[in-house]
Amino acid sequence: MKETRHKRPRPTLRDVAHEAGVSYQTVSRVLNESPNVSSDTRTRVLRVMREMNYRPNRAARTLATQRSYTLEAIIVDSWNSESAALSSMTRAAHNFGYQLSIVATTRDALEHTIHISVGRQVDGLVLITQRRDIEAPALLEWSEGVPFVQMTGDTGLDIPRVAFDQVHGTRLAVQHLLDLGHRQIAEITGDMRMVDGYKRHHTLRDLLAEHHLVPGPSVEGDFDINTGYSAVQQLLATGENFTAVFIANDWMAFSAVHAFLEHGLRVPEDISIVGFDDMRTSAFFTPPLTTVRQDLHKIGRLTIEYLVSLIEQPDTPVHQRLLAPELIVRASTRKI
Amino acid sequence: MKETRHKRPRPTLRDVAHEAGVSYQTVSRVLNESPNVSSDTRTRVLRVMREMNYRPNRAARTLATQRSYTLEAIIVDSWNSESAALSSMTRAAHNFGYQLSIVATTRDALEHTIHISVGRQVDGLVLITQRRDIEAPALLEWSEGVPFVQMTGDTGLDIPRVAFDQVHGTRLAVQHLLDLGHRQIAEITGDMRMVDGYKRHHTLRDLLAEHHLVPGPSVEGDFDINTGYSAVQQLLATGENFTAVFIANDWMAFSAVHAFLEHGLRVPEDISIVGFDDMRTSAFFTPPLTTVRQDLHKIGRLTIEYLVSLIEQPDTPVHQRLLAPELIVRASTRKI
DNA sequence: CAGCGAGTTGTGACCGCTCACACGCCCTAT
DNA sequence: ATAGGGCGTGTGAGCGGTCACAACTCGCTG
Repeated sequence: MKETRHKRPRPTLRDVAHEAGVSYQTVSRVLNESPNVSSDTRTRVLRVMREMNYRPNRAARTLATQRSYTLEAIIVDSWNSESAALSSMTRAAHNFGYQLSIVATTRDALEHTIHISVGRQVDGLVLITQRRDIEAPALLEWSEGVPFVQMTGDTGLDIPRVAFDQVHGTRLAVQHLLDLGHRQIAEITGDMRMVDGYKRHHTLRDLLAEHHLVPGPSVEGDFDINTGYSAVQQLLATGENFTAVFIANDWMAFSAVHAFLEHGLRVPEDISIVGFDDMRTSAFFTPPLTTVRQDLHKIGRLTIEYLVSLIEQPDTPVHQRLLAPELIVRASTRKI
Repeated sequence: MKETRHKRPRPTLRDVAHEAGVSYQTVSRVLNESPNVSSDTRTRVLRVMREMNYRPNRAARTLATQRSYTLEAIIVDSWNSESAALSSMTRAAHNFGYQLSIVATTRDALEHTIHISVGRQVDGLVLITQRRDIEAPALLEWSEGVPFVQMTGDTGLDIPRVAFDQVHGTRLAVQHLLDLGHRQIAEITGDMRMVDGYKRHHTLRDLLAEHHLVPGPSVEGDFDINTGYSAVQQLLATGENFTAVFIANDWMAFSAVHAFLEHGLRVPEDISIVGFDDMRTSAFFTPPLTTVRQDLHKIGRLTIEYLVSLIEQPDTPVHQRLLAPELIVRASTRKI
């Protein structure tokens, strides 16, 4: 457990005080920009700090103040699309005077990871996961009073959350197909253990039922880029007819198009396809993909804003905010 | 600067000691798995810990030991492709008993970010950036003796680094074009302020010179997915002939293919294209892209292994490790 | 000229943990 | 009988900051 340390000791606040000929408290005051320091001593202390290359020890400060000014984003199981939100989150946290640090973990290690974050005295947590098997009560227990916001996902209970409205997004996509005249709509689902996969699937079914349409063939996928390919094989193997496919994300749509081509079916001439997520490559795919866009920068910013207000104004009400996705019509769908 | 805290106080090691009827040191021993505790007291203490929901305060431990068992990966300016490496890095860090935390920053804020990490007593730093304007001496100064490894990039000096061999990768790609009989090779470069953009460009030039070939038209790009499109317009506008294009990354290749199609040029029938990076979508593009693959999982693992050995065996020699990329031949290139 | 308040500085205690060391105990070797 | 050596446990000090409070120097007022 023990290793030899090798770094030469860094100057402490007391070293600076000694060098500048003031008390350590005065240095601390300068550090915290207290107004009650004469500008003479302030400049002197600042100069000494610079000369000695002084860096405040955050661990000591955290220990004394019980505040770390750190927010932690915990990503469970996947680096998927969400990573685009991280840069906005970092920026937003900065604006409020916090550092955002990101850790990745797995479902199994989640409790442990949260414990460590809590033990590290982070001021707030962002939980990024779509898994349906993560329950609100467990999160509340594990976080032990540290404010947190769940980004994406849906555990169905009253914890702070900011997410995209999957029902709305799916309805946009499917309604688009209906508007184009499609009545036989097949489906490649996402991972049903994920909230997004689950909701997109059930919303599709609901909407078809509302229109008294029989669902076309459906294959359960897992959001992975390779899956679309095999899923299409399975769809075709059913022998059922369909003129359009609702595919739960763009990644699977990419490989699905490929599979169709190999079977001599062209998109959108023979089959219309609508995807989900609007990856950056979707616009340049052949054909450019009709899909549903979710504004990741916005969700990142809002999540941090909400978290910070939970931290700094503890009476902030718990709510769940849903952001509306947007339909992007390109060339993978056509009227029949 | 001050806010009201609201959380009820967490139990400390002394609370546990009191409750279990032992001294705080004994609890500390249990915590650190010291062998010199009778199994009686150990189990009793462990039980009390669980009952009281005790979590060790990492800030206090860090302060006392000057060790945080945290590694910090700093990502400068981009979440590009590297994010695939982060999951392997997290796993590798775990295996060595460290937590990996990731922070994003910009070139301008880099010094500040490193200072904060150092002040947080992280045990090691990973710097992820390709920018050429980040100099080794500055990094050495900013990190103040905290071990660090640069992943990717190349500042040309003796700091610990693990990176992909851009020269080798580029030669594979260009040699492939030459082998197919191409002699008029155009180019869309990456961002020349980045090491990868710079090296890929110059390696292409060098190799063509070795074969006494005149470089085809060249347009400077920036690695962004939108750029390939306009770059192709510019290439065609030169009026020069070319049968193949070396494109500095797959993202630009995607949109480049599009632009060619709009001009009635088919890939690979009229134009061969070789990209770089092997994005996950590249295999399912139309046409599937010939490209150069870099093993991100491997680089992540090696980086952490190297960093940990720098931390735990300070006599570990400084070296620069280059990983060989691999040519992936698909359908965007053909013999002429 | 005593008294007061504002501005500036210093002192002690404490945050929660670990380290070095001392202590008591029982068992064994001389 | 005594010294020595584990083992298990407790005590004091310290890591590098912050907080609460005391104290000193002014200038101003009544």
